Amino acid sequence: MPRPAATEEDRAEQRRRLRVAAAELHAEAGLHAVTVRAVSKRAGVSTGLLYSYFTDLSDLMRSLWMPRIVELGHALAMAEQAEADPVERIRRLLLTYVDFTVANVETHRGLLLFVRPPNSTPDRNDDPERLMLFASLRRALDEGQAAGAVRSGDTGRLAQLLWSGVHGALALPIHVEPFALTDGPSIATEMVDVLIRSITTKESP
Amino acid sequence: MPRPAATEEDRAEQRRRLRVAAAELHAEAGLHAVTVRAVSKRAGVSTGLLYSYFTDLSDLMRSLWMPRIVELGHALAMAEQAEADPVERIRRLLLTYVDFTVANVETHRGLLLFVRPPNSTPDRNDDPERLMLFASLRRALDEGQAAGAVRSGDTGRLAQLLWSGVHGALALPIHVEPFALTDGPSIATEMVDVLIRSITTKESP
DNA sequence: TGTACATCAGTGAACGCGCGTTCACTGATGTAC
DNA sequence: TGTACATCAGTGAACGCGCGTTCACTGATGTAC
Repeated sequence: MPRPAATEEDRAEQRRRLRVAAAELHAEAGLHAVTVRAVSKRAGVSTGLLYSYFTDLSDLMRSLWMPRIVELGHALAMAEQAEADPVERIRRLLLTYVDFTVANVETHRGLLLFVRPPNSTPDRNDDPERLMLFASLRRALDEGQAAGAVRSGDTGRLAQLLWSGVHGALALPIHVEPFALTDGPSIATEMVDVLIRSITTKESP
Repeated sequence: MPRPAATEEDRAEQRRRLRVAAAELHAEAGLHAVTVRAVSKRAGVSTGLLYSYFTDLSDLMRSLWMPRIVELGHALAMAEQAEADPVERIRRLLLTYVDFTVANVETHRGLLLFVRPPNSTPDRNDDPERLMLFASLRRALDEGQAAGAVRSGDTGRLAQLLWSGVHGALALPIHVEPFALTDGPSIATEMVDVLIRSITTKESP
């Protein structure tokens, strides 16, 4: 006798509409523009409705970020598995990170906070091994050192050197936005070459 | 017959108290903790008083940042003037930037926005030459290329490569804060060496 | 020495704003009869 | 075929909060007399 509940498809479609609205606002005007009122207005629904599809606004934002993070995790894992040569693997890992940032520029700031495996609870003094890129780089560096292809030095430091250099190349133009610098990915690609050259041992041909 | 106005010293002392309160809050709990209520409470005055010493909260924060920026400007200018060798000058400029960041970690995020000469109005497509470090680096790179000590390539790109690498080394540990990475300045110092080696031509002894 | 009072540093309640979130309500829907 | 009604997606006014900012007021101060 009752009106039947909405189908799973209907609910999914509403969720999608809200997420699209939030993503557009974020891309167009930044994170601070993503408010409950703005999202619901753009999605063409009332403010209250958001709360029957997401537990709160953070939940909505997480639903946008998490799949990307998982994606990055997969891409890194794939690079790690596919490339046998440790130095080439380092290059692929770093370029994967660059590509990931290119595909998510607008969200990069938010995403950065999640460059760790899903479900991890961040604590002070958390182990850097839980940072996906860091951990993958370090494994490749260890292997590279064992094979004599990577110069000596603490691999944790080396991993951080690589990551932070590429990170800076990508982030700086965003941070000093109004200034017309060269685009981040272009500098980042050069940075990858420079840094890899600096951590490898010179092999004579 | 009237009560005389407060002396200039009295006014300066009150300004100082408010600025100290704001700086402490910023250092202890971040920029979002610096509210008019919090600042005035810590300074032991009422909220309204802040407005007879500063035009508004931004004015107070600017009064904290501006001197540091001017200081950095001087330090960079001094390095630029003191060191004749272009490559060594690049090293000194970058290490000056590292020292500056070390001395202003807690404010680094806020400061970054001001790494331009005072009184500049930021516009879209603003000339990167107005970014102090960038401009100094570029001049040194131009000179280094003319002397054959710096490898060929667009000096704007090279300047950005240098700056962004060092910036990333300093910023990454701050951005992924809860994770116990190596401290930024330590990696940054190594980054300076690595990057300078990458942009100089090999001179045989 | 005592008192009236003009001055002005300082006060803090109040305002308007935008935020996230809640919840009593609405009205379209599809079934049961 | 027509109607009563239980259901539930969706609404939007309202709440509480913290923010920056304002402004009518207070009361200590030092002078003038």
